[in-house]
Amino acid sequence: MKSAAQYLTIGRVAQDSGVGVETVRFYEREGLIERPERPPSGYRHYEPGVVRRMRFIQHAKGLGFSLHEIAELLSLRVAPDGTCAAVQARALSKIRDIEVKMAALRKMRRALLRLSEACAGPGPASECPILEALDQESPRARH
Amino acid sequence: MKSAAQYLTIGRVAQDSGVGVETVRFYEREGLIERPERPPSGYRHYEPGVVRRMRFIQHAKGLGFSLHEIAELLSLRVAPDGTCAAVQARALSKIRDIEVKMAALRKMRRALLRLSEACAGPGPASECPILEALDQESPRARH
DNA sequence: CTTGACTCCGTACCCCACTACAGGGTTCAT
DNA sequence: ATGAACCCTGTAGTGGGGTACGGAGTCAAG
Repeated sequence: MKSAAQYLTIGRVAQDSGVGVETVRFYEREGLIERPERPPSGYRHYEPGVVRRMRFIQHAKGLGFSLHEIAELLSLRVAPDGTCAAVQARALSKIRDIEVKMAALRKMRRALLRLSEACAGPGPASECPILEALDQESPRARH
Repeated sequence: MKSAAQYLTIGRVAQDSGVGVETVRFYEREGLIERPERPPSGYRHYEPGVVRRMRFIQHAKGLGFSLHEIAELLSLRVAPDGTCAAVQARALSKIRDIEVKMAALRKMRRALLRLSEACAGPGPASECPILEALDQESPRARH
């Protein structure tokens, strides 16, 4: 079935998304992508949009979101009616998470910059400045 | 042994770092913290600095670094002798990693902001702006 | 010197996110 | 109509990062 077709096979989806076939099935089981049409042959017939979704998942994973969180992110879109405020609240909460992460990463980056400068300088003694980054009262923060 | 002492027991370290005792031992096995002094009793005697290190590890984990990457971060310090250029190179490489992470987070944040604005609007949540963000050629990024 | 909290080590188990079979069925170019 | 290349289901195994025993030794307050 190499010939032109409206649908994509699972192999094609996997290839275009840069993952393995098994991963596509896995994401289906986990509810991250919809279960596609299934003709009598049993083969999955995907529409092209799923590749986008797959790529989004890969990308979000790279940002440290768990599959569970990604599912949440993806479900934000499906606000049928009414729950708009709730959807917005979840989005804002994710935004807060992201901002906290970015702030911490900035600190770590600064620490590394200082370290590399110390290196360039006459730097005698060893103290490790990266511990100081991110140093604050116990990160009792949940999760 | 509630009385004042120079050293910390593993239980104390765990408590002060917000993790379980087993986790402290686990990090020791993994080389993330030094193996502490061991008097004949076999009990681990920690100096207070380890708590800081433990907290750093927790924090870095929250930023999406793997334990292996964290070990690398922790090993970066101005070397007493020589190897300065190597340390600096590694620091700069970590800085690059961090900047990539931050850029991705910025994108995600923008997408979420757009979503939340769309949500705030009068209409239905309409099309999904989240999928549009981060939509680009396959994130073949290593790691 | 007992008692309860703490520690030791080793092994086993857990969740997550895949990844790899095994043993079949389907498609399609030749 | 055959064979390579694909797909199916189901189960099992992997690696990362812990978490939970079990059975025994240690510490210090009463």
